[in-house]
Amino acid sequence: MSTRRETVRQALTGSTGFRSAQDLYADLRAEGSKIGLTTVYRALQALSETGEVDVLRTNEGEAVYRACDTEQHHHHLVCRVCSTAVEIEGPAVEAWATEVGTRYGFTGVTHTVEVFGTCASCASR
Amino acid sequence: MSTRRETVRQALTGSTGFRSAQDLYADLRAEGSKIGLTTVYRALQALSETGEVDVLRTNEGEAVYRACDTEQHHHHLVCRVCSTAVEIEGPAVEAWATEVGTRYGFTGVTHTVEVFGTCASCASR
DNA sequence: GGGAAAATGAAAACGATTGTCAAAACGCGT
DNA sequence: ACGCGTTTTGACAATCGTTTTCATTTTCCC
Repeated sequence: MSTRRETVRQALTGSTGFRSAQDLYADLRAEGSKIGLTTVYRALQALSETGEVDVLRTNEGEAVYRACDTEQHHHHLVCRVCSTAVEIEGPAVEAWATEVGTRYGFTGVTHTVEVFGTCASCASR
Repeated sequence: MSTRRETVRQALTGSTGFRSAQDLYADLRAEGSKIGLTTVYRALQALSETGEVDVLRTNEGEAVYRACDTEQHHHHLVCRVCSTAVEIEGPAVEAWATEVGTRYGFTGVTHTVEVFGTCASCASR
């Protein structure tokens, strides 16, 4: 829709890992854009609602976003140094989650999985 | 050590699911305690550092705590209505996480897994 | 071009959490 | 019980990410 939302999407797509709203705002301002922080937040919220970007929370409670290759259900392997993320799948995990949920009588079972580590290039430094 | 910390621990242990710092503060004040909010935060921070309680973030970014039966690595099956939590294990998930991590050259691989659903008693209402 | 509707951004509001600092509680040797 | 140094506590202010407000600007459609 809007130009601004597209700007934010591209800023995200051009980045390697998860970025916070504040990060993206700083990036865009640094490259000369006159975008406002509010608009960045709104764009990210809209993009996450349509499933175009993934959201997760850091341990500090900050929301971080990433434009994903696929809109299908998947998880991330994230480098805890440079925050580069690899999209991964885990059929075994999917099955396990629903199985353990129903075993305890839970319905509408969903799950979140995040895998963290230090990527090869960061480890070699 | 301190009496206050013990008070907070017991408040947590006496609860069924995950509670936020603010929840616990409200609970304690409601039952007549003169504890301060700052102290509740400090107690929870100390308890989480020793591994006596588990911490996770809600999608809204609020930190929630739970006194767990075991201090070993485990995950939770949480009711999204009443937030009651069941401690679960998933050897398959543990193996999968480290396997996928090392496959991509990541070291020091850790992971977070949370399973959500609606528990039987909440679903029947 | 004109006007309603949507988008924008600066600033204020908000809510969770943390920092500050003086008062209160505690430990402990006497 | 009595100081006295140390730790803990809690009211309050400060911080930080995020959301809301609202007036202005832009977009869209006729």
